[in-house]
Amino acid sequence: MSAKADDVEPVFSITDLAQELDLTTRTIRFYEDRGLLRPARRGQQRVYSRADRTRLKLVLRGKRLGWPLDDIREMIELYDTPDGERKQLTVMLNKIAQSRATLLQQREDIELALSEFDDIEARCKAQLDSTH
Amino acid sequence: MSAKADDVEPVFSITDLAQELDLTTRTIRFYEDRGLLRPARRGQQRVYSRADRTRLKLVLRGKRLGWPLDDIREMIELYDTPDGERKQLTVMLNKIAQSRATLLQQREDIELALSEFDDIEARCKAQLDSTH
DNA sequence: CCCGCTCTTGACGTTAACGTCAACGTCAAC
DNA sequence: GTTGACGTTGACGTTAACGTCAAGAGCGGG
Repeated sequence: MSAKADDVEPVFSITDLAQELDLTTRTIRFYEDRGLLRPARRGQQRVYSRADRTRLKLVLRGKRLGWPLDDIREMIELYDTPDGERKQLTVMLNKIAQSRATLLQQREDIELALSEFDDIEARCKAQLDSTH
Repeated sequence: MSAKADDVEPVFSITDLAQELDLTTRTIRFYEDRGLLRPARRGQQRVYSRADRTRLKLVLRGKRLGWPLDDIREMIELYDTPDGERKQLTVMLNKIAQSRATLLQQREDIELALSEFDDIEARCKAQLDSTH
């Protein structure tokens, strides 16, 4: 009779996530310690929802971009602030602008590096050809 | 009579660069220690050429992208390997491919984050409007 | 000559982001 | 009941990327 008979939300253990995302459990607990995750508990064991898993993926993306954990936390918090905290909205818009500026700078850096690599590679290949 | 009477290459002191690029001299020396720079010496003092300055800027770009110093060094070395080290050329092409892959991943991460921020911001502004 | 300034090296401290290790809880299986 | 497998907390170790501090070299001015 349960209205949600079949669509039970999948849950993950800490080792599930560690294996899937190629992390150690120690690292995942550390992220929790730093406020990046707040999994539920069954007894004293951690239980991760699909949303928790998404958050963790966001953390990894932040890491790939070289962001410090504190910044990543701020960035992630943008995704799930309870709609309606009227006064917080402009604060949030500011943070978004901040993050966006950083991202734009990074993208610019990347574009530059990529085009430079194209040049270098071209010269490299020319050298290879010329020396036959 | 000097053929290069007027086009003397400008040189910089370590504090010049520190001020211009907003670093401490300690940091610049540290980068040298890690093999990222090799300035000339006048006596025992460091003298930076325009090329050294460019290298240092490349280091900063690497830092903005969150790369570790060792990776940055490898990346920079791509810019000034003595043309012709025949056997090294393919090694170099490999490293370029490596770096490029990382950059492309980072760019993808950035594009995703940016578009997500657009969404969040839109919802934010909608909220602001609705609450009048 | 001495002063003050800039620069140098070297030793040690610090912070972030984990890894490692020890000691213990829990629960299903035998 | 005990034996693993899995999970927990807490203490301590480690590495990268610097900062801080001490002691001294070199040099132009008065």
